[in-house]
Amino acid sequence: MLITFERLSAEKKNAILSAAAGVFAEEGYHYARVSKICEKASISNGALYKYFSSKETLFNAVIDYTANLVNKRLYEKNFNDNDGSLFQAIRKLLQEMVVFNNENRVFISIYSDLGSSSMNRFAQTASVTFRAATSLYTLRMVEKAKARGEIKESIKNEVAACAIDNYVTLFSLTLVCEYHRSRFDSFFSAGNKGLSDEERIKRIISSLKEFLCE
Amino acid sequence: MLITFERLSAEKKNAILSAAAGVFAEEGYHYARVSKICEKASISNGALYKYFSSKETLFNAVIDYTANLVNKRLYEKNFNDNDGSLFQAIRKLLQEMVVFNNENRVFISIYSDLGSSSMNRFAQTASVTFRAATSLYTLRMVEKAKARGEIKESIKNEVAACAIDNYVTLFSLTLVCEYHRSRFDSFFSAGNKGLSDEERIKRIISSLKEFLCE
Amino acid sequence: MLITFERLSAEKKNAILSAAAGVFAEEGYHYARVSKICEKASISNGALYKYFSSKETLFNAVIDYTANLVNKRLYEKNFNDNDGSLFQAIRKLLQEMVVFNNENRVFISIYSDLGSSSMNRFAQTASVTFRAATSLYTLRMVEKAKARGEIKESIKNEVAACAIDNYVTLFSLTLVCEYHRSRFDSFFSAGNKGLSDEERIKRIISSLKEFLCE
Amino acid sequence: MLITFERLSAEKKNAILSAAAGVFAEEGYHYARVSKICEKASISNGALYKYFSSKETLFNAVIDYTANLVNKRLYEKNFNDNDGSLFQAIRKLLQEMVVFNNENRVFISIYSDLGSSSMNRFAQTASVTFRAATSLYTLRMVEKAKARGEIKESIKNEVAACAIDNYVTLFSLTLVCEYHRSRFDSFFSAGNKGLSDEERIKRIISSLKEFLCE
DNA sequence: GATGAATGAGCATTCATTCAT
DNA sequence: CATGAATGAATGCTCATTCAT
Repeated sequence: MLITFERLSAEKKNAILSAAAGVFAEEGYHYARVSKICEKASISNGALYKYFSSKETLFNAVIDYTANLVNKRLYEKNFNDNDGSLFQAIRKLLQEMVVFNNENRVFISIYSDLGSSSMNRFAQTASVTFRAATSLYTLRMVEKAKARGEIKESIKNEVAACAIDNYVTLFSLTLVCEYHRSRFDSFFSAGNKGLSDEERIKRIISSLKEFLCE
Repeated sequence: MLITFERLSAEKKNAILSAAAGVFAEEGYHYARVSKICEKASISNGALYKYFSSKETLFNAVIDYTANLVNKRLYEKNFNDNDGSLFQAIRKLLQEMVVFNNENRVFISIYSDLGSSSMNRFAQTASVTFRAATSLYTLRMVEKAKARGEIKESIKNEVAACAIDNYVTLFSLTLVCEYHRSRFDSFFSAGNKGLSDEERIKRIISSLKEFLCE
Repeated sequence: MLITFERLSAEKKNAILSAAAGVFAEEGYHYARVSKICEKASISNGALYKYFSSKETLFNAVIDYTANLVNKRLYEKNFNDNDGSLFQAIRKLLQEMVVFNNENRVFISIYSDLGSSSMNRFAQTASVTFRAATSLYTLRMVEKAKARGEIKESIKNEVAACAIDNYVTLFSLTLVCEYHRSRFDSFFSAGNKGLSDEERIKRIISSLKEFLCE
Repeated sequence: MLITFERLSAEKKNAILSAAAGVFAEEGYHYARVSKICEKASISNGALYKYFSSKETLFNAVIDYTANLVNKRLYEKNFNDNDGSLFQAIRKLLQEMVVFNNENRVFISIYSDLGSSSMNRFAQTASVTFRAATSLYTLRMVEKAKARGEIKESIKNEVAACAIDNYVTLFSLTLVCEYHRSRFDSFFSAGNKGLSDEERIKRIISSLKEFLCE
């Protein structure tokens, strides 16, 4: 990200990253057209290349932007408001994720795209920013839960946190990716009809309770 | 898949699908060049288009091919040989996955690519063929394990099977995708250095034991 | 045309040329696919290239074939049957052309394609075979008509014959080519709606009468 | 035709359309290569596709361009200058056509290509622009001629105009298309040697006089 | 002679990036 | 700094023709 971009007004920076995120999410990285992004952001192609040296650089910035929004919306807010039990907090997180995704498919789409080997070149950025809040937040939640006796003493915190993150991660993928939806549902849904988001959440919460509580 | 392709010798069919799988895995679907595939398969571009009507059709065939190989190698073989405990079987599955992936990065790469929203158009094929053996196999393993008293009576079979499949799925992603490697490791690895495959397997087995056994 | 083609049974030769004529007419020379022709003729691609050295050579043979059919159907038959007046004969010719074209759009389509500069390479064949009967036939009709006093003594036979051929030629083009239809109709049709075939024939006959009779 | 093309300088627009017309005329629509057009116009392939969305769209623009030039050169100019007799005007028109065609084979070649059934998809554009001036002009000439008593009172104006347009149309085809040259000449030329342009004009004028005058 | 699978040159179109204004 | 027209390399796919069987 060049200095010139940082100098822009917050409003304009936001407009550009939001436009880019929208196009990347809707079309996927490869099909996203730089000129469509410029159009949506009401800037010229030339300007974009003043701010970002390439499509790839821009995508990295979009990952940061997305991660910050996701972290803020799903983790920080949730963490601070949380005074209920661990499982209430997880349920709230997953439900908020559904609402967030319905408001704007962008963020979780972009997130899901990162989980394929052809996007390894973006992994660095993604890991740093997406994981920054998440792992820490989950660990803290687990610590608090253990202190309150909500989960088994015998389970190591990182094992519990990893389990939670696994289920949260796979749930987020079901929101945007048919394959993962179908994979998850294959265990629970008799016949071919898939589960609803709420039904998936129910299964996840009750599984985690089973694993983590006495 | 056209009739003309089926008529080819097994050797040639294999050469073509294997070449295609290799290029798709190495470059990702979008960057993979049809002519590179032809070159690697030692056939002309025209010939390829006699067999498959488009790049997309070819990719679907590659998914089938990959899924069959993966299922055979990782599930069927493993299932039939298995007379040890559930956790021994899972450990063997994960270790075999590592070996398989080291032999040929192709298959799991392709698998990982399917888990992004931009590949939703291939989800149908992928779900049908990749999931065919997997879910069933995992459920059977769980049933046997429960019958032998290896896992808690109180856990529903599908809950246990789903948990195992979640960990297996995420482990396979760590093999090819930096983001998932980094995500998993963030819980267990102090400092920045990642875990080895064997260390991840160890964590997974011990987590699952914790969750599924008394 | 190679000797091998001549050796085939009349039935097979006909099947091949008829299939080729059909495809050429339907798609135009450039869009016509050699393999589609082979398919329709129930012969292999290789066989076709035993009979004809190239698509171009085949097209020349189709021109011959078409011209013979057209000449037989429209001119020879018409000429021999004709015992009415010149204008009755022309009317019959044009009406027969409509019927013929409705039965099989092939022949007049092919004929129309020859009248563009990009088909000059086929002009030789076309001229020889299409014109063989036509000019002569028209001249003979005019001679007979003059002998019977149907047309002005003062008009030279070739001038009359050329006039008739001009109108017949342009009429045939209106049957298959929008541009010529629109050109002709622009003189006679108030408003935008075009004339019917029968209306065009009426205009042509009455024009020719005006020009050729006292 | 996109707005971007209209914005170009008249000189550049002309260069592009003229290059395209040249290549289309020389090779025919199907054989004409877009990149050859770009090369001749000294623009990049990309630029061409900014101006015209496809080869087909470009060809439509070329038809317009050609029609305008032809109409201006052959009809408008001729009509305004004309103070002689109808037949002098027609002779001048045909002679000017020869000169024009010698200067640049492009225009009449393109015109002739439109008269085949495989170009029906361009008929709309062609009819509108090519016929715009022509029919009207010919009718006006006929009206003036009748007012001056040059042609028979008994002949309807549209019959006369159509006759003239038929001869003019077929003459233009003889300029670029071997088949039509050969067809026309078959009536007048003993032996195989064809007529010259001037000889054809002579025959046309004298035929029309015969038909239209007392 | 017949087959039809294989060939591979060829082409319309796209789009990330540049640069003259 | 901003513009947006221009660039041109790159690629999926077609189809007339060949040739091993």
